[in-house]
Amino acid sequence: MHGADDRFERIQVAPAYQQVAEAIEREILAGHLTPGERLGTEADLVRQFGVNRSTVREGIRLLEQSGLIRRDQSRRLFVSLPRYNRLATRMSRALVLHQVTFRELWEASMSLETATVEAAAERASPEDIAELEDNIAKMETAPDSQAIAELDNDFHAMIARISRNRVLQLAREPAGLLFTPTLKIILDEVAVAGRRNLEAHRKIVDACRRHDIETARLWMQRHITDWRRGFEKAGQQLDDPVERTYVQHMGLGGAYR
Amino acid sequence: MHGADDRFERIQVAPAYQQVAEAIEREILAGHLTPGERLGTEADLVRQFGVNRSTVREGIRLLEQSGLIRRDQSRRLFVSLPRYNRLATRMSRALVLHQVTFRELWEASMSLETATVEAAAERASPEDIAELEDNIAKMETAPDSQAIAELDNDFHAMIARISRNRVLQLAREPAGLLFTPTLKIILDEVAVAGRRNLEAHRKIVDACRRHDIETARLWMQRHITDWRRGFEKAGQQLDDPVERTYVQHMGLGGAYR
DNA sequence: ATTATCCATTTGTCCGACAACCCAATGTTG
DNA sequence: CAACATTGGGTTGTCGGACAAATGGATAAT
Repeated sequence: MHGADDRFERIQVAPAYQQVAEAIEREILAGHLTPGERLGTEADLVRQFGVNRSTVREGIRLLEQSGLIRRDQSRRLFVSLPRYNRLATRMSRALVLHQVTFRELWEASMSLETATVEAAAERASPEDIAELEDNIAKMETAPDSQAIAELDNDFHAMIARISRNRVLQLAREPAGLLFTPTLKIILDEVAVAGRRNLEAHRKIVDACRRHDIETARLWMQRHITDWRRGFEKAGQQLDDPVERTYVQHMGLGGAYR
Repeated sequence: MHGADDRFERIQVAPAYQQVAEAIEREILAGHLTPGERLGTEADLVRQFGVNRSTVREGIRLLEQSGLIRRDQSRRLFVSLPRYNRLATRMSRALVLHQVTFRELWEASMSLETATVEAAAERASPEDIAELEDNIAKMETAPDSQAIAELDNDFHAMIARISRNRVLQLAREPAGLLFTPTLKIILDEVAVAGRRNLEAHRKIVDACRRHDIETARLWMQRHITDWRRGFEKAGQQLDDPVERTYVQHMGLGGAYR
């Protein structure tokens, strides 16, 4: 039946559990609930919203996943700031599911990492430099390629933190996460990769210590270019999409805990 | 009671609803469930996992929020690719909650937008150019500053799409979203802002048509610098954190629907 | 063949219940 | 009196069952 041509669109009512989540999210974004603050108990929310506890719980799960609320060891709920690495993990997964290519990854990282290292070179403190040098020292004595790849990831994350720019920090993280597994492969396949990697890190730290922005950028460019060369030397195809396996091992652990 | 010194750490069991979510997510990441595919009914999942329906539903809410599964108009569940703008919205919110400053935003955008426009200038097709020109035409006749600000956001999103680099596209989006409200303010406060904005867009499209990467980058730099000048002329402080109000109006609508 | 009607499924919501767990207040012991 | 052990109330995680509303598909009527 189509009746007379319809005059009205259907009125949509969001399910109650969504409304619960939206209401709480609004309070958080409005600043009426601040990070660290306790959210009431489930019973409280049941009373306030006038819905069943199951409904409240479903709403809470939405917020829990978005990182706006978390549970402490006592499992009680409190408001929380969404964590960067959680968001970055989600983005990495999305990128993989969308089958982005290594070329896209490389191109983006070239801009993001150079921009980041420029800011870091400008702002690095002696403490920052010490931390970076510690990372390099660890890498020099790292037992295997897996450890080196992880330390490399740490290094770039440190640079991002030192940039004192959280927008850049968040923007570079997803691509950074996807590099780690490839670096391990490269280290296993290309003999010089480890040495060149370390050299670039050293030069970058040197430049940061001297606040030499130009040199820092230059060496970061070389560093990212090296990755590409190594990637191709290891027999990988730049226009292949990032394989799904790269996120599987990233572990679901962090995602819901 | 502390007894003898404990030999074992406590065994952690994740709640059943988390395990449900993780199990389904694993299947998706492993490729056994592909986007578009129907997930079983709740009753199916109850049977397979051997848990209560409430538990299954809580697990589903986690995945729903992460964008890995969605409900079609019939409310049945199917596997889905996480959407960029959903992720970008979340990131924008996180940035605001972390109280990033406009300076961070500006600095990051300067790198991200220039990198994006370089790639776009290299790869823009005639159809892409036509779309950009259409956007400019609309902006020339836009009724108010709100409309212009939104068209500006569209323009930059188009450039990102034209870059054919989804990593860059995703990386620039969160910062881009936070610019829109400020641009409206600038347009209202600074007389020349609208004209300069349009001029920059025109020059950028011109450069893209000619695949003139250098010029495209140059005008994007000017464009972003103009934003900063306008922002300061409008009496705003670059080192203030982005206000919470900037995300509230972004609407929760998209977040859970 | 197209339209209208009916029925089985499925989701959203509710109710009630209970074990495991956490925290704090209480009592106990050196 | 202080440190410890115990107890009890409150909270979360999970379960079972129930029902209205909405949906999709099958069936009947035009």
